[in-house]
Amino acid sequence: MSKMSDKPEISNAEFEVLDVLWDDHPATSNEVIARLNDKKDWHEKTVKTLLGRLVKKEVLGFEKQQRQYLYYPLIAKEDYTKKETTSFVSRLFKGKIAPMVAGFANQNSLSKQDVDELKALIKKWEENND
Amino acid sequence: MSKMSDKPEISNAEFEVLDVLWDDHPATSNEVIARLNDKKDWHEKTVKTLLGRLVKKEVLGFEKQQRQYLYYPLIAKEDYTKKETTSFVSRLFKGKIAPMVAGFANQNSLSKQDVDELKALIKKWEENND
DNA sequence: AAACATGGACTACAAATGTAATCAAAATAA
DNA sequence: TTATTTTGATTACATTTGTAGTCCATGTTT
Repeated sequence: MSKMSDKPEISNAEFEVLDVLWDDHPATSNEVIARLNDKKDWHEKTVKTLLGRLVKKEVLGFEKQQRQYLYYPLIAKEDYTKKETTSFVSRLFKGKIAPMVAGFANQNSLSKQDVDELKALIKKWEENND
Repeated sequence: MSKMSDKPEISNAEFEVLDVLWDDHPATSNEVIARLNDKKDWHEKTVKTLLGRLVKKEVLGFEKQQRQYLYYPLIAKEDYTKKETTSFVSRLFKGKIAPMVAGFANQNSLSKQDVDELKALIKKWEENND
């Protein structure tokens, strides 16, 4: 019985790197470093370490292009965020989504667009569950 | 300029301990240990270490009762969850709540109650923003 | 009172994480 | 072609985290 895909733990710093690759990939380490420069103040070496760790964790793959590597994500952002969301909501809100939205709305302010989007979601749900 | 309350980083294990204290407090270490036994399989010493770390991080306070300590949270669960939610949504969903709810609804299934609660939230929002 | 149990304080120690520096091989420049 | 630069691989090192064990003082049992 093979040990099926035990969720790869992605650290905060690693996530930042992965995230820029989700935005656009594949990319060389230098491209990643350049894009991260905007938000993070990390040394080039640091980013490379992170890339290496993500590869070891099988979160990123790469293919050689001459001497450089072209990195790309091995997991979809959609999948990752859905799983993280589920575990987040279950840990902090006993799995109930409404209280989380309530807390969010209380801390931040919802825009009309946010509300419209939520209404659209609900409408869709109701159509499927008549 | 005093360095105002830099968010105390609460680790996963620490969170479990804090969470049982949110449920009911104050409580002695033994009460905490007993309540954790249900969910976690932690050695008594482990829980005590975690309690100590939370005290050092100023997440928990305590008052002596004879030889034991009575621990209690120094931060409200509400506040903690609101901040965590905001940072979670901002990291994974560019600060937009609807996509997060959409992802959640896609991964899990919403109950009628969930939907009703969401509708109630929206109604309230619309009343305040007419 | 002597012995034992108990509770918090302090110590331990490996793995993960943040943050780089060094090394070696390959590409490039002089 | 020799020196220099660049790139990934390997190594480094302090801090945090998970997970306890040991010490010491006080409370409890004979």
